[in-house]
Amino acid sequence: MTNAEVAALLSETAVLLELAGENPFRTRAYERAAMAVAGSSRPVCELSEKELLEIPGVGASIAAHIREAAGCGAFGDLRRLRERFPAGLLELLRVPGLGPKRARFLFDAAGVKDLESLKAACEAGKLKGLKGFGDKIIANILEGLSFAEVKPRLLNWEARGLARELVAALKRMGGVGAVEAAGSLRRGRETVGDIDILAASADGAKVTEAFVHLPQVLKVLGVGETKASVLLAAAPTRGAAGVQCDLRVVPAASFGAALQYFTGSKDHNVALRQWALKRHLTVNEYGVFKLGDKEQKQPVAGRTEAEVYEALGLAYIPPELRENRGEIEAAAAGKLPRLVTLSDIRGDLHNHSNHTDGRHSLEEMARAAKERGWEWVALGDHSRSLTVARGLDEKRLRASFKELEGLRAKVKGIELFRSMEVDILEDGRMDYPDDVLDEIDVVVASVHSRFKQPLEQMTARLCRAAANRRVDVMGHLSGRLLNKRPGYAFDPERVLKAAAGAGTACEINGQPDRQDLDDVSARRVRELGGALALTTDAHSTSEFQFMEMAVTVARRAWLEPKDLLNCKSAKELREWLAARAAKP
DNA sequence: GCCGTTTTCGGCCCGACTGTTTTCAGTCG
Repeated sequence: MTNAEVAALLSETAVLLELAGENPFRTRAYERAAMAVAGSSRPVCELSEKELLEIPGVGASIAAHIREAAGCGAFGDLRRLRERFPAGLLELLRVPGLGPKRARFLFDAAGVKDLESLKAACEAGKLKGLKGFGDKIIANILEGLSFAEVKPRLLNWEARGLARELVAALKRMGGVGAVEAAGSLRRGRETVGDIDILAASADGAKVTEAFVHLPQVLKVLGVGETKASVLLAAAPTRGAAGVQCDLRVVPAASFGAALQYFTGSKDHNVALRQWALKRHLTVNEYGVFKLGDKEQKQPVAGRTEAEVYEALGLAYIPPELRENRGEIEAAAAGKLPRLVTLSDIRGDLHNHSNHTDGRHSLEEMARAAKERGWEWVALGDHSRSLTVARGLDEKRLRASFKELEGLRAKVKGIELFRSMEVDILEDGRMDYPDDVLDEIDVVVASVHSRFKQPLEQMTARLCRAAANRRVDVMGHLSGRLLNKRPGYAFDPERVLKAAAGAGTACEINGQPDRQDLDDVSARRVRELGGALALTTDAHSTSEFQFMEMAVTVARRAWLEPKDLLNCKSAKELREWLAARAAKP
């Protein structure tokens, strides 16, 4: 089992304990342990009991649970909890405004056992008159239902992890050549419905047969000579259990054409085939053929994707751009962007240390950033209003400045900046006075309160922050959490314009469930001539890897190194910050 | 359930907001 899967079991336990009305601190202990496991850089299933106990937040019982789960995929305490409640009850918690207490109450008092019965109970007016359920709460639940009913899709990051394992397993098999994940995962879509994998082999039957016997497979839906469909056992996202995975096996000679075909998107492929027809060519999953070649035994191209695009007179189009948003025309005109890659990244601007809600010290974060090969890093924390995260008041903030000053002498070979994620208060003012903001190298401004403000108010609030010259980066602008809650109501166009006008950068937050800005808004920032910043929002050293997720979103947004603060040298970044500070 | 110790128990980030109440419970971050 992967750490993500073990973490999922622990958080499921936490949720069930809440439903059971258990001691909230016990619940929290499981949540904390889940976070610790998810953030651990070592595979917990392979650790001894002694090593497990070294993980902060893991004690004797949870260590035993992990050992048990490593063997059989679950542990006794969890199984017993699962038996106490219908599986659908967990879905209820995805309704914004419905927590464990109300869910449990509805289960006991109204027989609500899943989303469907909740909806029925709402519509039949059964909730009316129940203690604590007034008109407004019922209206909120009905509104939240439509959000919760959408079947959660696998986050790109989770799908990536699952696909990586399967691709590696396939590559280890004999007689298998190239193997690649295709589909929306390869295009970098923020969530994916299923996982498509393509393998090159002369013996399809042997490969599909071996594939359906991999340990990751929960259920076989079908298996033939060229294709196998299975449900996977892993379910990192609650509710997304049994994600489907399709394997297709093709001869090496048509691997490129098949990869192109199965990567999509559908719209891109339709446009590509139309483009081909105008040039008396036809494209399918077996190759590119001349229109007159009815037999289709002599492909013009097909072994590699690059060959396929070349045969059509196009520059190679990276998968992230294949959404029929102008990429074919750009490829024809030689005007595709030089998309940013992970190796262009020189540093991160938004993350958290154990001064607030991060797991590691400023020094550990600095060293981890250095190990990543970054030239600089802006180390951050939360501002004072975010009391849940023990946000820094001015005194603690100044102490952290001092600590960072010491680290500059201690950690050589990487330039350190101090960043802070500063709350945008409800009227658009910042959570620190101006003179304090002036002392912070990089100010990332974010909304963490009053999500339900009306659109006008929220837009004005965000515009005011974006126009503030002391704000350097607008953090996770939409506030959405994928599979958990929609963003708040605001007019993105006005806010993005305000930011671009003031030279304030907009963040692409790489947390797998944020990816905020999304690709469409990020591309809009570029069109408006604004700057962008990729960030990890890391809450532990290992989460610096979320830069990879941010890069994927950036690529989908057509971004080039010159659009990104992350691709500046330390000197250039310092100059950029100084120019902002010097503004009147 | 974890952790630290003032070391085998007692504390565990908690304030804001909402909608329900009439003094508070639940949810959220």
